[in-house]
Amino acid sequence: MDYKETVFLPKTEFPMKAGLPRKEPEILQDWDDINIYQKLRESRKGQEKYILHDGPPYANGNLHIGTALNKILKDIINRYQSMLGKDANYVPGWDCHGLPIEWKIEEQYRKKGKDKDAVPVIEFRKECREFAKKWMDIQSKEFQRLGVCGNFANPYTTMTYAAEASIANEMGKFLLNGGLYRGSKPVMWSVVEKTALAEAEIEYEDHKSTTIYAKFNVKETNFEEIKGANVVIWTTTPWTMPGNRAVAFSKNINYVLLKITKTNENSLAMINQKIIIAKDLLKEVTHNCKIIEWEELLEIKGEKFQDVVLSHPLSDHGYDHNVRMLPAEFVTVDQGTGFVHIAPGHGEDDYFLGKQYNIEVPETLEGNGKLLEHLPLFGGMHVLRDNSKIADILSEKNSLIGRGELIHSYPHSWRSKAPLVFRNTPQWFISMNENNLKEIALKEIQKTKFYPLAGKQRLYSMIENRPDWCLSRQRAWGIPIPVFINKKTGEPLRDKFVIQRVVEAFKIKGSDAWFDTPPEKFLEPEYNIDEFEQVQDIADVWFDSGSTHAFVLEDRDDLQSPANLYLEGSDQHRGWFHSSLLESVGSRGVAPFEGILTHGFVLDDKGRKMSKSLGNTVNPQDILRDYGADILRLWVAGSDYYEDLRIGPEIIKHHTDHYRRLRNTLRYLLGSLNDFKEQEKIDYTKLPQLEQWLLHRIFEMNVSIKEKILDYQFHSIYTEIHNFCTIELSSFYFEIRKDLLYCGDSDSNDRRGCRTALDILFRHLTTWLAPILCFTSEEAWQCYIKDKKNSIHLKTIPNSKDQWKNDDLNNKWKRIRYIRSIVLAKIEEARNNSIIKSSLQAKVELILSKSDKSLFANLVPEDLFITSEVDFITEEIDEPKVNINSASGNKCGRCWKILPEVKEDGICKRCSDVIKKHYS
RNA sequence: AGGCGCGUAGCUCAGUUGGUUAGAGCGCACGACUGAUAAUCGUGAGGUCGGCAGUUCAAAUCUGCCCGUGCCUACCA
Repeated sequence: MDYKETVFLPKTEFPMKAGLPRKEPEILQDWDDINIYQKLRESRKGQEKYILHDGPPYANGNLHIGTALNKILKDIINRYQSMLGKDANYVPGWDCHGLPIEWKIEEQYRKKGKDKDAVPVIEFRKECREFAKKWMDIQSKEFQRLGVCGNFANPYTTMTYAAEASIANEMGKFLLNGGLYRGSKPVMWSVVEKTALAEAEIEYEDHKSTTIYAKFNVKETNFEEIKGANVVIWTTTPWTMPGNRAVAFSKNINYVLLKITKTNENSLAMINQKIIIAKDLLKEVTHNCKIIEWEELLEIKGEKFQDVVLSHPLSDHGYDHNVRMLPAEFVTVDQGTGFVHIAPGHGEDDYFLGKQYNIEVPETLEGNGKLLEHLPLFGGMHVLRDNSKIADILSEKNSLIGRGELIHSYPHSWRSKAPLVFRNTPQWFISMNENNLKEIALKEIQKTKFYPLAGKQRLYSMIENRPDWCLSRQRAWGIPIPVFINKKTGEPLRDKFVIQRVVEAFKIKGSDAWFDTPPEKFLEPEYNIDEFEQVQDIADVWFDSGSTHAFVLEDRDDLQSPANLYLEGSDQHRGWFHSSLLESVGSRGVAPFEGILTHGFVLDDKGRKMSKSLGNTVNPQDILRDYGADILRLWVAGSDYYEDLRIGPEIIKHHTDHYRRLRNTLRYLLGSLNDFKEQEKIDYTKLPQLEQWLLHRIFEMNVSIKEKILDYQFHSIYTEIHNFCTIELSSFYFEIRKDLLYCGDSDSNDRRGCRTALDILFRHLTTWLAPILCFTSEEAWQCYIKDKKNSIHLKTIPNSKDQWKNDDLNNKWKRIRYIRSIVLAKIEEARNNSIIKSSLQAKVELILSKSDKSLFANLVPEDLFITSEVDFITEEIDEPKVNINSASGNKCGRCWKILPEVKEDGICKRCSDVIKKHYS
């Protein structure tokens, strides 16, 4: 007889080979068929809400590995919260306005030879909108392919009319509460295109500049020795001289006071004149200014210039303001004179230094590059073409001691290739001080939970040190700053009814309304349009996404504010976390989030940044095609995402290996539970000790996993589950129970108890894994319950019964497993010495203490060690000793144990009984 | 250049307030089984804890310097 037919081998349709790339889309279709997102909402109705508010990705390209990480992590969190029974409603969103999309459209124009400036702004914006829509749809499909569960049928975007209206309304709040004010700052400006440029639109090329050494006479000082002397500056932009308001020095530089005694005949410097320059630059300056001989009168430490006031070189010609000397760290002796001329309207360092000392920021330049008409001597001159002429005039008025030319790297527009200038332009700002914005924001940070904690310090110091928020962008694709300025007073109109009319118009026509509605419609009847100027700037897109808490969390009935969690990459400390905090605190006085989780960046397998030029990029699409989304999800869960995480072929292989272990564990469970019925279950108290131990472990695991969910410690959950499957299930519990499952009497208490425990185990394991392996766990679950409407993702993690918890039993089994490991090592040794071939041929002689022996009371040690015979000998020893011999008897043809009772080619009594009962 | 991080076996991760010989799983090598079979079981070899210097009876852990690396300092998101 072929006894194999009588063995209850595992049987399941759950295949060993996953075929995820093919299987996953089928499962997605099943979920779609039952409308699982809606079903989940219904099943969690009335439960505690958990809101992970989605930071909107930018709608301008395919899914990349960083976005995949971000979305999968969010999905794992939502699914785990849902597994805890909460109503974790995830509404995905997209950020749709902004420069990168404008660029793409411009790029298309360039290809077609079309001029952007010739296209009406409404038309241009329409194309941007369509572009964003297209990518939103693509990304939505890509996110869903990853297994992300959320309201993809009704997501949020920053460009719906309602959102645009709401964002404008938010700006209105800052306008009304005084937080929004008009200031100015210098930006990179192209005088050819008459527009501001972003850093990325700039390229650096060589440019020939006229350079000048200009002298500033000392006007006021307590430092007698330098009275009447001249502080000398050097600049490559003579046109900025009308805008000069200060001269910067360094406290760390040593300067010298010189008296010029001999010059070259064509030198601009004059004999007997006293000048001050940095000591280290003495040679260079005297050479460039053709000064041949001089007297060094005095060495001066930089700090001495602290309270000195200078005259402008053209103080006799209309520039009679005071020029203060200010200390600055950016002053060096690399070049120039050791003094830096400060024109707050024409340079970033200049601007911030001026701001720090409350120096006025003069406007001297028109958008077309001409100096303003009212400026003495230079009105109407062009900043790019007339520098030589400007230097001539300065020279005529005796303001220079030298001039020259310099070829240096200089910013140019990538469109027109024309050189750029820093130009002071009016801008709208949100004040960090008004309404105590900074102070309250910092307090709110203190109240926020950060994962990991380091994020708190990072955000805190950024908010603490940041300047006012510049809200204006001189751009087209975005939400206009809905403000009117009183032409007479220069003050913005702060009227809530006007704002309301704008917001209402935006609701109907979108923010295009700002451009194609006659402005009087917003102002009348209270105001006269002739007295007001309509602001044409659009808002920084960070204000858009910073307002999502308003138009998403607050405005949608299915969400709430504050969110439980904001989760993004660590770059968003400067980005979304930052802008959301400021927007919400500025308008509501509270943070829009209770917690912030940051993940790191994805690097290649050697820890290097991914780049096309290095050729080390990893495409999520490739992984989906070759391995499947569950592998990518396992990679996310198995990595410490608080830090930067690595990915590469070896790492993917590592996770597929782990995946196989998990999958085979599920498969073995399904195979062993074949045809398991409710009636087969037995009560806990009747379970064999080994099963009671297993339930204890399930209890422990359940507690641990639930704790870790609350701390977002998924890599720890992953390790714990994997180790559990490997160490405790596969190589211990399953290994021991094979004999019982395969050969035992299916009606016996032990076998029923074993399957009762396996059923419980399966129900726990699948829910533990479901948030991570969302496809595989569903596949396994469906193999078991065969009811597509009853998805694993509608379930919650089962509540382990307190009855299962039994620490004494667990400690006892720890010792048993330790003794088992000693026995197994000895069996291995015997095998290597050819005393036996297989484990079942072994007779184990176990010498151990009385107390150790008592552990085995009521147990079957042969089962535990997977041998055929075990003899105990008690001795007074601490560590058990083991001898291995061959078991005596014949091999049972069915269960393969070697027993004296078995006759040659026969079977054992147990097997014989089973066969009689079930096969005759 | 500054601000904030990170650096433990080939890989993914543990390592409590400093305290025996630094752990786990995977992978690898060797072996077993052929009734979880492109699976499963057993045994084993892998580490100057990025480097150097210090504090201490004692350092992966605390301090300083250095090296490597990532994010941020954009009218990019």
